[in-house]
Amino acid sequence: MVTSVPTTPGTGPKRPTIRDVASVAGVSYATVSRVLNGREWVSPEALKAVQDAIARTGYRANPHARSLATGRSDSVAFLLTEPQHLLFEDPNFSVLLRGVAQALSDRELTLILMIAASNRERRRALAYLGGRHVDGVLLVSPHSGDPLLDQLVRAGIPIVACGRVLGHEQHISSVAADDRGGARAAVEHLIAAGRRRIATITGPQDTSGGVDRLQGYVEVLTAHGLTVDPSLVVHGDWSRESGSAAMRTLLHQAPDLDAVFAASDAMGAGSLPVLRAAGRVVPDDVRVVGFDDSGLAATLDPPLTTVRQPLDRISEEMVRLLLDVIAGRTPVSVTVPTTVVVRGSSPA
Amino acid sequence: MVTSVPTTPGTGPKRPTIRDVASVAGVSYATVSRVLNGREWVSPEALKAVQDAIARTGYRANPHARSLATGRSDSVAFLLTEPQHLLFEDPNFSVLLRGVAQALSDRELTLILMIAASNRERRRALAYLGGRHVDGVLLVSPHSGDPLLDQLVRAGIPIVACGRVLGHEQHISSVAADDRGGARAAVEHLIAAGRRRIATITGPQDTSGGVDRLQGYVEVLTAHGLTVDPSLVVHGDWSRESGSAAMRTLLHQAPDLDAVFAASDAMGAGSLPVLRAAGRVVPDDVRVVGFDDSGLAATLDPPLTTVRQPLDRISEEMVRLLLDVIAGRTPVSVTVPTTVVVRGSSPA
DNA sequence: CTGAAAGCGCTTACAG
DNA sequence: CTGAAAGCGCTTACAG
Repeated sequence: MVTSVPTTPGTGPKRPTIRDVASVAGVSYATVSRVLNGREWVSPEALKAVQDAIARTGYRANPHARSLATGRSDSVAFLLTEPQHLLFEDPNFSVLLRGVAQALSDRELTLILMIAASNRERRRALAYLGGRHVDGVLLVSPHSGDPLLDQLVRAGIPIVACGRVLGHEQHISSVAADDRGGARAAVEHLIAAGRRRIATITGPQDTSGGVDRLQGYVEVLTAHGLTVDPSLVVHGDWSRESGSAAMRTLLHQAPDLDAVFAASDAMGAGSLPVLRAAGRVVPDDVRVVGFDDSGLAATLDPPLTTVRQPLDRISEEMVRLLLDVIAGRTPVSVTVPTTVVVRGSSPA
Repeated sequence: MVTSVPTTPGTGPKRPTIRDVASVAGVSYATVSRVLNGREWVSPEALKAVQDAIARTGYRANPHARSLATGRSDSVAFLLTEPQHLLFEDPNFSVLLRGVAQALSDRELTLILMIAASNRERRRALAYLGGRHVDGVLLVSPHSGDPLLDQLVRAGIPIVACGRVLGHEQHISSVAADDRGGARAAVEHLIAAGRRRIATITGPQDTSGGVDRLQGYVEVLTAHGLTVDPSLVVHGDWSRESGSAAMRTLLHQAPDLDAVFAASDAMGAGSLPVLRAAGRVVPDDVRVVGFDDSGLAATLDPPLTTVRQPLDRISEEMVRLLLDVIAGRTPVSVTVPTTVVVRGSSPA
């Protein structure tokens, strides 16, 4: 004897609930819940009856009811605080986003995308995350001193950042490429090619990537007995446009430069047309090396020699770490290795 | 006399609930709920008392409880079914995503990003969306015949697509650029420049954009008394790589071509190096016109003349339409105008 | 204009 | 191994 239940799953206002499943299976709904959650202490017969009933009724758990009861949301926010234009011109973000989406999907977690560029969006992001819509936050390219970070930390929300969060190393777990090592390898590559007037276009100095890549540059020059000429160091903001502007400044204040280490591929891309317009041939007159290798570098003319960061590893580690933090483990920093990828802008 | 409540919002396991607010305000919790939802029939005094109590307690509504009670999730999925590589090389997707994120944020709706590229992801997407986690789905670049579409339609999930869904025009609302008109304008531009052997690299013929842009091309040639030479028509899949492959084919089967209309900027971008390698100068020997103008076109060498589709309008309309569909209104198709943007690859 | 009560659909100790 | 019961934190008619 079987209770009749709605047969068209997903259609109409009446979806089967755990009670419908229980009555079809002839067990209590507590037992259904146990089966649903893969808990112990369910007899084989009950298991089978419930599984059949689930299939017959087309039952699907109501996620909101579950979240209300458990206090978990099984979702994670991907919080992007960079100005929006970077999302488009720098494949880094897309690749990271794709990797994270995959890693979350593998764990049956939902990815909630939040872009917090405008003040309005930042306010909303804080309210949303503070309201515990999500179990944790993946933070992309955080800038130290950003008030939003303090607020999130103070609200006790589990966070993992891509790149160390300067000033919050103790509170926020992070995953980063070996920025210093990668920068060192890049500059060593230029030195090995005989270049001595090596300029650098840095990233923002309130990000660990910006700071560490500059430090790698400084270390190698120093190690080779070269002085670090301030006129060879210009700051950018990761963007292509800032790379162009920086290149113009460099050509002006250090016209004898023979190589450029750009702390991002986008900035390297921005430098190329400026060099060409100035009549400098890449790589003959000026070698250019970038950083990232997320997809842009290979499409440039000439293709850009760069430092590859393993974004797939980084996104996977970020998700793994976030689950640790949510589980209550203490913050840690993970560093993943980089490799130099040699292309036309600075051949072997 | 005021009940003591936890004072550190977001910290610790105990967050204030609607009951805490009610007791602080000295009203029933039904009244608090009314205030929260901006409903009528709340006295000014009660309103003020509740607002104060909310501020004092640091109360934030539990979204899951609300969703359970209302049946709404106040979230929308952005479902990407294209192979992943397009997400990175074609700024179209990023720009659309950004616009949608903005439009949803303005309405206090949450954006859930789902990438359904692999079979595993597609299964999970269906289960997730069928489980009514979200109120509706924004579908990007749907291909007709995709079984996932049928399943979503059959599950009765509110959907709005970017581009008409061939075969589902009656069931799925959509927003599209004026693909046919844009293509016509592009080809007219080439004709006006005196070109007569105009090739086209089409988009996939199971997408409305692919079909309509080809039709615009055909219409203009026909209108000018030109025969549509099959050797001038090659199909691509929107990607840069497919543009390169198509260009190679075209140069082989129609070496006398003097212009190319690529149905996407990415495919146009793919054609440029192939033309250069073949010794054809753009635009002198071969003019090239793309479609999209989402950011890639302007960075190419030479910068690509293209048909601009207003992605900001499109994303805004998609969200507006989806809310209509969720509210029960019948599906409609919206078309937004395009404009030709003239650049170096086919100057005025 | 306001409150008491039922209900949304689950999970989780707690007894058996 | 299983069931009855309480509870998660809201919203929404329904009476007043």
